[in-house]
Amino acid sequence: MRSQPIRKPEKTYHHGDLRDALIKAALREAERGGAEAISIKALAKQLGVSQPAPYRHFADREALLAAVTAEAFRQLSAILREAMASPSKQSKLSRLALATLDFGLRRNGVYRLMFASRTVSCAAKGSELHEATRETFALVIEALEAPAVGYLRERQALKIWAALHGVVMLAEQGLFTGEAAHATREELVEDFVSETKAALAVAIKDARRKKNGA
Amino acid sequence: MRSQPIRKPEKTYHHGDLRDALIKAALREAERGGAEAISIKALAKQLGVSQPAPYRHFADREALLAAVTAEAFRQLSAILREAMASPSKQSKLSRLALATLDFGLRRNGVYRLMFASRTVSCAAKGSELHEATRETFALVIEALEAPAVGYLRERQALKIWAALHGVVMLAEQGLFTGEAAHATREELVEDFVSETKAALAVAIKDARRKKNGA
DNA sequence: CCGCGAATGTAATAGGATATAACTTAAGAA
DNA sequence: TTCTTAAGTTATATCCTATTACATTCGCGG
Repeated sequence: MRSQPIRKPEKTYHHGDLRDALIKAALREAERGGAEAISIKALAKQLGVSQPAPYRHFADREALLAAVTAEAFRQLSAILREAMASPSKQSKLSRLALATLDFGLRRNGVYRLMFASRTVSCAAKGSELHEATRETFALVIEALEAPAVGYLRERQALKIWAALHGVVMLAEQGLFTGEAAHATREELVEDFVSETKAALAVAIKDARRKKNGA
Repeated sequence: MRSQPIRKPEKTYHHGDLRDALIKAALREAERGGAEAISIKALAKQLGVSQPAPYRHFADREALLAAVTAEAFRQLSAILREAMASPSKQSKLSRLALATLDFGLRRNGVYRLMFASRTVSCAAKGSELHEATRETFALVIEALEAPAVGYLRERQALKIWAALHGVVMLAEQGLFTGEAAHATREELVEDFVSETKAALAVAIKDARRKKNGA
């Protein structure tokens, strides 16, 4: 993957790596404004190519959005992996949760692109985007650090993932800034983390008892 | 509020209640497709008025979206109120939670309009939309059926609200349909409800102890 | 080294959406 | 009745997506 110029060099016909440059530029646009801020025309102008050039690489706007969203998921995965890898007194799950919250608030436009659009739900099973989302979710399961007890891990992972997601979305809106905001976002996230851990511990004990008793 | 014709009667100049008709029609459009499906031009055509007519009632598209979103919140509030009022063996909180889930999945386009757009976060403090969201959230607090213990109720309400929200958003996407979907959406919601109740009970006991001890 | 096909980019254009400006109609109060 | 104003219309500017037909470059087989 040679690093190509983002903007097309003057007086050349070919850009070099327009596809990649489009995705990166679109991600920057999404940073503030979400999916709506991504305009093919504007991107083309920004990159110094003609307006229809992007259509050589993406069938339509939706296809571009899907590629951008997949890239965003890969970036989130990398961030979560790093957060989980770094040595810390906190549990892996806490670190993953806080990193997700941070990502969701700092890069909110991108986050909305990832979770609040229909692009993801429309992704076909084998698609790049679908794989990228599965990989991110796998990290959540890993963060639980639970022994293999069948579907329990996945269920707890779904729960913590949903809860995290809800906190990010609510935080983006005004619901934490009113008089009701005695709880900080981080406190809420920690609440969910500890509850998830507790529930998981109970579930594991339960599963073991069932196994031994039977 | 006299009931006016949705479509303008032929040969008349004035529609009668275009503003209201626009909101209702836009809500129908949002039903499938979310905010993106709302086109001022299409609505005008549908209602039998000229394309710029809506601009007499809404400054721009954003203003229309805000009004539509506020109406959607009022509808959700009405549904939740009804669910909480109906006699049932389940707790108020369970009924509210399941009604929210049902609303989020059945009317997903509208739900995304309400929670996944920036329209809400941009709503000014005294605005119609802001009031509508506050009213809905007040119902969540009410559903906890907890005695007044200061900010604890609001914190627990935020938690259950966020969790619910996360489940709806994830359910909309494919994350429940994979091999990981041993847990149904309803089961997850019930998990959150019972955990919230347990946490709230502990918190209340704690608050009482502190009061009496001091 | 040549030439040819595939990949990539451009120019021109159609079509749809938001939004504004200037003009028209109708309704209701003075 | 008049006249002010809310509500609607026509015409138009601007921006965006997308397609079609044409141009250029890359790279590979001969």
